[in-house]
Amino acid sequence: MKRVSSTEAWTGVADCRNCSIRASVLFAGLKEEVFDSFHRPIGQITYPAGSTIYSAGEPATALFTLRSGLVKMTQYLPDGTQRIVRLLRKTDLLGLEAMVESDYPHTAIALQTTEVCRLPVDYVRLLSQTNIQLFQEMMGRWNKALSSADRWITEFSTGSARHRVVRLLLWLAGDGEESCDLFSREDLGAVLGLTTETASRTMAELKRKGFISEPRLNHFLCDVPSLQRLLKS
Amino acid sequence: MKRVSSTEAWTGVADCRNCSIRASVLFAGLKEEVFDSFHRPIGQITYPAGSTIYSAGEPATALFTLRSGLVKMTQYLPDGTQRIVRLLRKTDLLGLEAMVESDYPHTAIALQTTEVCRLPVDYVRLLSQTNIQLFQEMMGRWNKALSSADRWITEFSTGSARHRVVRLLLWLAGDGEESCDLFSREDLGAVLGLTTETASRTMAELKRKGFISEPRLNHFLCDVPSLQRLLKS
DNA sequence: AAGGCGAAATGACAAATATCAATGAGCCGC
DNA sequence: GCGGCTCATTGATATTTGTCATTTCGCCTT
Repeated sequence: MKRVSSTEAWTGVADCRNCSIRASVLFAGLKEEVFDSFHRPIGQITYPAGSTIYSAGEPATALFTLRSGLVKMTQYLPDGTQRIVRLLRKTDLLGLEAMVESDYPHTAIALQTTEVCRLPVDYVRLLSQTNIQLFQEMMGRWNKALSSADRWITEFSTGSARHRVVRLLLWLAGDGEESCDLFSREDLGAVLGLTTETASRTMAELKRKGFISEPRLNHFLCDVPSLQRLLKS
Repeated sequence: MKRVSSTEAWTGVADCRNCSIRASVLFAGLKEEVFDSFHRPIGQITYPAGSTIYSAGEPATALFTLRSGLVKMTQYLPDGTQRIVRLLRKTDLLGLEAMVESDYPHTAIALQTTEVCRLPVDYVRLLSQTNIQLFQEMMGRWNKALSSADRWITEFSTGSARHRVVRLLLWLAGDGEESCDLFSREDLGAVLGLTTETASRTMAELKRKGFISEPRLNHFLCDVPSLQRLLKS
């Protein structure tokens, strides 16, 4: 058993047969026999908040299915500016680029305690050579990644600071949900293309006006209807 | 011969065998026999500047390979705001989403006279069922689309107005090139998340300071090294 | 050549955001 | 419990960008 870094915890070989998110993962369409026929080199790993799953420029050796938690994908400009280009959650697939490129283009860092299944890229390639449905599933994943990137552009990089923050809160809260866990103001700014101070001010203003409350640290309750109304003004 | 709209011009059935950009298109990896074995329903179409190739929400029936020209992909927010999320050029593939979704998620409009090859999605699906290398090629395309979306976020939606404009100019100019054709200030703003006026002012300022010149309308010459230096300050 | 049209450029001003600096709150180790 | 951290918040101010109105320019029509 090999430990790649001192922060992560290898939790063992994944039991895909009894996977609780089986219906949502990359292999959802495959018959059990198909991927049982190989020795499955799929490991479960738990990353504590703040730990790096992989860094930009590293050899891309694996894809990851997120079982729980929250991951930020950061991209750097030549001049050092950085921007968070995506946030990934439960059932999202991390590191798809490994299928095509030799190095990871982003840095992936866990913002909360995050559990993943690690799928070695060679293994996925092998499976995909004989299983057309896996390709279908994978194209769906590429498409999902692309539309979330587009969403990033239109929702989180367009309009006033307040609109951007509100859109992100609603995205984090998800459908019908009113609560969401948030992260540092610095990351909030990096997601929205704003400075830390502006992000902080805007959050504070929303709190003062009663649109959100913070019953415990970094955990927020959102008045969803009011926030949605804010977007229209 | 069916004409879908009054603006576009059907130029005939494509002669893929002698395609001048054959090495760069989706079918690059396929043997001629393979895709000659079907009747090839690939048409060439020329769109004049300003014409719509497809609109968001329309049934996604085809993919398009760009042979020449420039296409903007626009996305709309519920509140009516619009944002250009990508610009496509020669050899780029348009409407990949048709492989996975039933409707186009974007509106695609030609900014210059644009020649395309139209690939019916059913045909591409059919080919892809038997040709693994087509899948490889297609994953490469998804990946390319995704990294240009990421680039949109980090380069064109981050930093000051001047930095954004300069990054776009350098992107349009391409490697080593010094000249580029540009479009309206309104579209420039929609690409960069700026108002038309700010886009105009910034361009005017760059002209006054000698970083760019406009020998003929909408055609610019860029002082590439100076522009690159601007990005660092 | 004159007039009309639309896009670009510019000006004046308001609003939003960045920047720099200071303060305050929570957390940790001692 | 007491410094000594880090990070959120806030304040004061400078800069940038948006907004609205006006002018200029190029092009097209007549």
